[in-house]
Amino acid sequence: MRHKTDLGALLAHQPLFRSLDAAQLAVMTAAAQKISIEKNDFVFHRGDPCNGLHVVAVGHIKLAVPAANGQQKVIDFFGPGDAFGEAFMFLDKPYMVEAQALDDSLLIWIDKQDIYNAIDRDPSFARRMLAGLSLRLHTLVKDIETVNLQNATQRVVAYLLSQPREADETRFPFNKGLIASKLGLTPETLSRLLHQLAEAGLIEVSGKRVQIIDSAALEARMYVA
Amino acid sequence: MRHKTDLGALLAHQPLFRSLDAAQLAVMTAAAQKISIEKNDFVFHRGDPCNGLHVVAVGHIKLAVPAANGQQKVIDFFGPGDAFGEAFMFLDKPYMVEAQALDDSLLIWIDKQDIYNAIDRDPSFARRMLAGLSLRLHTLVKDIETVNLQNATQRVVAYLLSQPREADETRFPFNKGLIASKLGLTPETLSRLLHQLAEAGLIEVSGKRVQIIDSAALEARMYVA
DNA sequence: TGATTTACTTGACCGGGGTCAATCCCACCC
DNA sequence: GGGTGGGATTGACCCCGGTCAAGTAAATCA
Repeated sequence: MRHKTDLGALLAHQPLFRSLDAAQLAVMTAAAQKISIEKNDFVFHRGDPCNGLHVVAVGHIKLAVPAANGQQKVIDFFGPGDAFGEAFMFLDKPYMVEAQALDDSLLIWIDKQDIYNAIDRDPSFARRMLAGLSLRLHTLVKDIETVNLQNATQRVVAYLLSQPREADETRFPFNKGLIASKLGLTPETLSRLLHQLAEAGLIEVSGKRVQIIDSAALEARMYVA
Repeated sequence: MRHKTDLGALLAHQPLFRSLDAAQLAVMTAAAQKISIEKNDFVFHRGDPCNGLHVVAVGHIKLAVPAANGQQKVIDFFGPGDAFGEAFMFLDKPYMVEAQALDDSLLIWIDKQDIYNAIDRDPSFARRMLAGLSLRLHTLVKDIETVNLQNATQRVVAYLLSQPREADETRFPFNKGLIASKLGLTPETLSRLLHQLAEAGLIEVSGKRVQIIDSAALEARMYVA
């Protein structure tokens, strides 16, 4: 389904496209497509060819590497304003990850050629893409560091402290199984560690809600072997 | 030390700069610096500010995340023609990794501003940078997949089979400890697994030299739990 | 609302790979 | 040639976190 009318407005609100002038935005709008996708549906699968990139307008998308027995390793989550799949586009390689909607979502899809045109016309658009890829790279390096150099407790604590919180309260944005996979853990282990932190009086968990009781002691747990 | 004369020739041979025209190349050459660095010396440390990028002309560089007790996690190795550190440059963040020479090496350093100028003038240069970052990202995702979804044996076998070989012979390009770290293993475990593969008659190891005896059986090991 | 699936938790068990320490091997050097 | 020091190997041991299975809570749907 395509609604050219509000597509332009949608695009203009995405960080990636904020630098484009009116003419460029019009071109991009003409080329872009709205994709609405239902919760749990796939945007693409591993092995699919990649002819463009996606931007999340509404909802949340999970990027993951599928494994043998229905397993998976979550690479990252994407929300409104985030672009994903660019790296595969620039490499002209098929996707090696799969993208699945975690909520009913609205995506914007843009053809590779249109991206290249925007790069050619607007260097600041190129810079924005470079910054976006660099940020993604930075995140992955941090993830690799985390998985290799920190034990399970440290990873869980680091995750809790990295989440946005108000009045010392945080929420798991998605199912705990997904968070566990992102942290390189099994759901069982995550559950046990949360329980253990709760018993130590550092947090209180109920459902997706987490109360941070003693953030100083929590941080201390990140630095003990 | 700076030798403007051959710097231009050096630059012109790097994949990154092949698209530049003579004028741009001249500008870049004027701005670039040769850095010679001895084996085991550091190009930069974690936390250093990043004002440009490095290209390897001669030698080999190791990127790694330093850890507490002198430990480290090797992120990747870079050889002639490879650029490294770009991501931190585009993010305006200090390095979160350290770079160390594995051989006596010759690097080319280019200031951030000059890179931005080249991007502004030459969209195909921008594309090249984007492709470079995308490739790096792709590599990291594969590494994350490997560490999370494959056991130690599978990782070692995958590494052996991924290395260039002639007449079924491969070599470890660096100390085994570094390879082990890259694979997310301890040197002890790598040693044991190599021994084990050798006992099974799949390979023969002597020093850095590895003879692949039965590549079919090796590949089979990648797919068993 | 109750029924059925899906998510989460808890327990018992186990094994892959890490740790620590001793030894070996070889490259390098006088 | 023998010494020396760092990398590599090997052995003994153990623990973290995974696996399997059962039970419980929570979400979804008719």
